[in-house]
Amino acid sequence: MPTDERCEYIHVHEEIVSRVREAMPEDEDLFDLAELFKIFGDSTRIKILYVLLESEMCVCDLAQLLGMTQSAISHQLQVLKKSKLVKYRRDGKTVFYSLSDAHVRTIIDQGMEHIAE
Amino acid sequence: MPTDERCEYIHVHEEIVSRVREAMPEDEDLFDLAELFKIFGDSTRIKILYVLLESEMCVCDLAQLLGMTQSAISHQLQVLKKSKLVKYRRDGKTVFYSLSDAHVRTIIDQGMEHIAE
DNA sequence: ATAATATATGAACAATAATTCATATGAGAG
DNA sequence: CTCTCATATGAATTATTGTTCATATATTAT
Repeated sequence: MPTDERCEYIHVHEEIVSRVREAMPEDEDLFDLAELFKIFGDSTRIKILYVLLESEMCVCDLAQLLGMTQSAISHQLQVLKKSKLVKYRRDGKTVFYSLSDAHVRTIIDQGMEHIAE
Repeated sequence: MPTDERCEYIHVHEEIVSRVREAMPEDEDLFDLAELFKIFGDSTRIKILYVLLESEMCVCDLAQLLGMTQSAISHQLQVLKKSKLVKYRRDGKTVFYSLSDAHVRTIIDQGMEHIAE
């Protein structure tokens, strides 16, 4: 994807460029970070997380509450599970999901503050 | 997309369900929130934001720094501009972009904390 | 065992979105 | 005005992703 095109002048000081380069995390970390935010970037998952902020809940109730199919919810729960944002416990045939990370609330709150402006 | 399937029993207490419903923001706000996080959910945009955390920068230097085409960067800057995350100033032929929102750093930091675990 | 219920999952399809390419706009120099 | 450089943008292409559908797994009850 990269090209070797470049503008005639470097518009910023070299020192700034090198400072920026130093402050940049590893490419892999930036990729992981984007992957994490991607999780929050879907209405269905945001709704699930919002519900779980209040209470653990089983798949079926989540589906009813959000007006979506069990399958759709389950798929999204697997996504959330993979990214370690939710955990689950089994009780008989029922599986209860809950938040596994304290950052979820902070991240969502910050986002809400932004859109409230 | 919704279906009317339902599990036989409501597994959570009615009071919890109603509490969750009350705590849920408007659908429109949840949509906007997801849209905001979607912005952060792309490596290219995350990189741009990371750079701009350190210093304002012109489009061309951004493209060089990230090893991408001017066009790709410009397109993404428009996305960031639309969501009010960056602002710009013109200096002759050059356009400098910078962060327009204090929440960017907090949101990114929280995300980093999560993946650091 | 079989039946019923709750959840998970693979594959296909539909919808989105990121990048490229070609070109347009805007600004300064001559 | 013309030329050049920096940036923006529309359209096409590719890649990614959410949902659906059909079906599999897991648990409990009979």
